[in-house]
Amino acid sequence: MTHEPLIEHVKNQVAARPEDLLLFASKLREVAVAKGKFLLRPNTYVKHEYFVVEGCLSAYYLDKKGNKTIVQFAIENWWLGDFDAFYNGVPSKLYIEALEDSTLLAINHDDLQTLFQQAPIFERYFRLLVTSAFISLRKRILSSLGKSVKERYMEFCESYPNIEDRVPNYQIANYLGVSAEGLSRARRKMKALKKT
Amino acid sequence: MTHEPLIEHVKNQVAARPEDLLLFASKLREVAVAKGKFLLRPNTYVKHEYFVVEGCLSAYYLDKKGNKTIVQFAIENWWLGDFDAFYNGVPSKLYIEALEDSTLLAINHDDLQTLFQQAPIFERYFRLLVTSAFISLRKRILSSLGKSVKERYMEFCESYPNIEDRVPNYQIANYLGVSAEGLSRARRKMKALKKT
DNA sequence: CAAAATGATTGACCTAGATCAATTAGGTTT
DNA sequence: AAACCTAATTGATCTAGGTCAATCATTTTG
Repeated sequence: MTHEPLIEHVKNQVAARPEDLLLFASKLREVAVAKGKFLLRPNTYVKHEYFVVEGCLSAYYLDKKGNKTIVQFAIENWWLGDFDAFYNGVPSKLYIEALEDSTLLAINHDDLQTLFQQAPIFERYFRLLVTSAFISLRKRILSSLGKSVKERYMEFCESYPNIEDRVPNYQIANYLGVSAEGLSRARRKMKALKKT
Repeated sequence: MTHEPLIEHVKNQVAARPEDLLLFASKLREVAVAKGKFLLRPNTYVKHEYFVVEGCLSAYYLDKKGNKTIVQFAIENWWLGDFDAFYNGVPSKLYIEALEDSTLLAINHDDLQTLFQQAPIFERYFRLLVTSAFISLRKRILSSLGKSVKERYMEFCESYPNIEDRVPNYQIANYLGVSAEGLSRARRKMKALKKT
């Protein structure tokens, strides 16, 4: 059953009773997105948050000038979605695109609210989830300010060893806020150092 | 009573019953920090999170080379603290320094866990809190990557109109990841434009 | 296998913003 | 008002990394 990895994930975070887990599972819906297809586009009202069972996706913004900025990659066992749109009921500004054929589990906004009433332990689960996402983002802010491309790339590889070789370099460059050429040069310098 | 603004803040976010609020209030402790003094220093175990009743503070990291990076300013009605250290029980790496004489309310880690048991509505309150903090951080990431100093400064002034004139420019520059000189030049260009 | 995409690397050049070093402008203190 | 501090501004360089254009490398497709 596709729900397994998510149920495991919940169990690792909080002490949920079997009936809570069953209730949760009953509200999940499976979604498949083929490589290159979109899970989410701007100017839609976002009714779901998603958990990645299998695959790899990226979330990004496009500004008026067409500049793309990737804000997140997601692979197995990551949640993704447009939190802002989902929780604040504003239209989405985000693109979410599958970089590989992907399988996700979706939970509907209203179902989630009901779940919070019926099984408050999930209030805790999502609080913990967002807290650790917040902590990671703070680390990312720290490295995006002031650090060199080389340092940022090294930190990225440490933090996301699994993503590094599933996503093309120019996408990682975008995520780091560097040009593809810039990242390429940084990597060359790193290799040169290692050989010494 | 100093608790008022925080109780108001809670009421604005969640439907807490009067007894929940009393319980919460009973766990708060008032803390005063004079201008220039520290609320938190690195290598301490963090037992509290703080709500600003009055004043202004900054939170920053110092790396090995002594480079300072301000990750947050906080004024009235903001929470601050070292989430990472508080929730994960690791030693703090953060400095929190008062930029003005400040009054805060502190909640102890264990008391908070008890509160979550006794009044799960606070699980929700803190979930909502962290979620909106996460959303703001994501916006900040977006502007720290790729945007020019001028744009970043304008966004900062829009987002934090109240902080802009309580904090010296060189601190804002640091927060934005620019040198004080760089910010000064950006501001000059902005003024030049306005006059046209 | 040839042809066509797609991604990565390199070179030549160019700008935004850093750094260093004065200078100026407001506030405080005496 | 003189003397002091702290913050902000300005000028003169310097450099990391951007941009543009071309060349390789490696997959994918017919």
